[in-house]
Amino acid sequence: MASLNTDLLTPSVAIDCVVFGFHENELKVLLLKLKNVDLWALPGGFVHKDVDLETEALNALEVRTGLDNIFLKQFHTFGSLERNDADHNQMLVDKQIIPQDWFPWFNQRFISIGFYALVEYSLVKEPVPGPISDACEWCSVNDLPPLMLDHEHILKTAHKTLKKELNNQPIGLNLLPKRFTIPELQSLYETILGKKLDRRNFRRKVMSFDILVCTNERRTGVAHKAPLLYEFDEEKYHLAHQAGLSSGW
Amino acid sequence: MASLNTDLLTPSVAIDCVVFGFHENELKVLLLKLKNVDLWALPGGFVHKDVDLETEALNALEVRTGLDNIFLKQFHTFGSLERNDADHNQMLVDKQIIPQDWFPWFNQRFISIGFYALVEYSLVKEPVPGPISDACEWCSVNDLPPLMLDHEHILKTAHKTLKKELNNQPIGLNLLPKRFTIPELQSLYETILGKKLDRRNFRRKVMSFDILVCTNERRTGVAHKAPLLYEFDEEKYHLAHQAGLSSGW
DNA sequence: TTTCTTAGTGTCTAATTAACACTAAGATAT
DNA sequence: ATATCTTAGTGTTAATTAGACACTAAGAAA
Repeated sequence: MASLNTDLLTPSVAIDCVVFGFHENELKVLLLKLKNVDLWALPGGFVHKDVDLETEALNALEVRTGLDNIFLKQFHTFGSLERNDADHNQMLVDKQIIPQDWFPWFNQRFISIGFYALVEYSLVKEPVPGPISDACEWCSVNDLPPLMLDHEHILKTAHKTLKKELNNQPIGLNLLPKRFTIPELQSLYETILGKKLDRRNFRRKVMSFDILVCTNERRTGVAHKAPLLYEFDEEKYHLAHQAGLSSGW
Repeated sequence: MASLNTDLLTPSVAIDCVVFGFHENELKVLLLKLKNVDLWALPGGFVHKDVDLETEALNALEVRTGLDNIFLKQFHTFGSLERNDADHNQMLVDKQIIPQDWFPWFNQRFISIGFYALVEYSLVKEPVPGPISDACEWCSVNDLPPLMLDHEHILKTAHKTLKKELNNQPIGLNLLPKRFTIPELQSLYETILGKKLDRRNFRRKVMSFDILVCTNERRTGVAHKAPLLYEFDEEKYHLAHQAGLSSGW
């Protein structure tokens, strides 16, 4: 069991990360299963006194995914009193998820800064569980296990934010492999939005953003007509990100 | 000097509020002038252990403005390490802005949750300064006095958020008096955006939102042709708020 | 009564979005 | 090898929305 040197931590402040990935036409999130119970949690943790919030979130995710340079964005801070639940914390002790002497720290009133992250699913070989969890898995956003405290609310809020962002800026650079086909990109958009889009209009619109470059190579070995592979023009992608899109889907 | 019972407060957590008002075609923010120095601060404060974040922000604003029911929205949490500035805190003691024994509390690492508020300027009769300030005034966003720490950054971020929100939902209900004219509403939009809009197109667009009702009365006593007074249809206004507008200005 | 200034209105054009059907190419089954 | 199945790829038209633009109406002040 890892030690918990609370002197080094910022009291009352936690972070929670909603890590999105895209696989087999499903939007996935990375969740940790708590030891000894069927209860899951978002990755996250506490904030060291000498570490920036974003850095702390990046560190937490690097431990779980092995990735650095993860795309990360703060989306909301959760500060309701109901987040603090002594019964829940007692359960953590009873089920030996945390040692008894962590209880006072856990039982503080916490506010949690929510980040969402976008990662390329295939790069996360084997997500690693933490000190209080015995599994770390990708779960479909549409089929979630029971989540502790308000983590489902945090997750849903992140998803809602992601949907909204889709209207303001291009998304996909961090969720798709380097090369991808237009139908794959469309599928990502449809998955995030939860609705179907017209193939022709979708293609026309994303091409009009002028952020894709065609490799002139095709995805082979898959069924049916081989689709062309595209890459993002990263410079233009980032410009479009900053400038915003004002595009409705 | 008010006392500071730190046992009742959540360590490390503060809130800052950017209170917007609209007056004489200028976007104003409510600022507090620190005692004995020419340095200004956003209203805000610490978070009691048994109070929700939003409630705490509302309470802080009620003290300054005398208003309850203020429109309030969280927009970002500021957690950079550079926010913690021992020299600044020492200055607060040296200039007798805070008593010596508050120093340890102030000198913690703080993260601050930023809220922006929209209030009707004329309802705030006489903004009241707090324990560490000797003045509370409306300042034009375009002509700011020196602000402490990162408060200018917080203020600018709030303003940027407000601009963006203008594209997603109607704004004005909380910033204008109950009755107002279309040119006044347009002036508000122009002020927030910092640019001129076409009168005819503006009118057409806001009318198309179907959130205004015409009172068939006119503003009298002012120079030139008397404009018609409108009110918001609050129900429709709130519906449009939730549904979003997807309207560019 | 003249002048000045702002309120209020409509039309045309350009740009964007939404709806829609066929051909091409590769994989598989017969 | 041929037929079949499935997905990739492409253009046009209609409807809607956004942008540009000029005149008349009404009140205040000179």
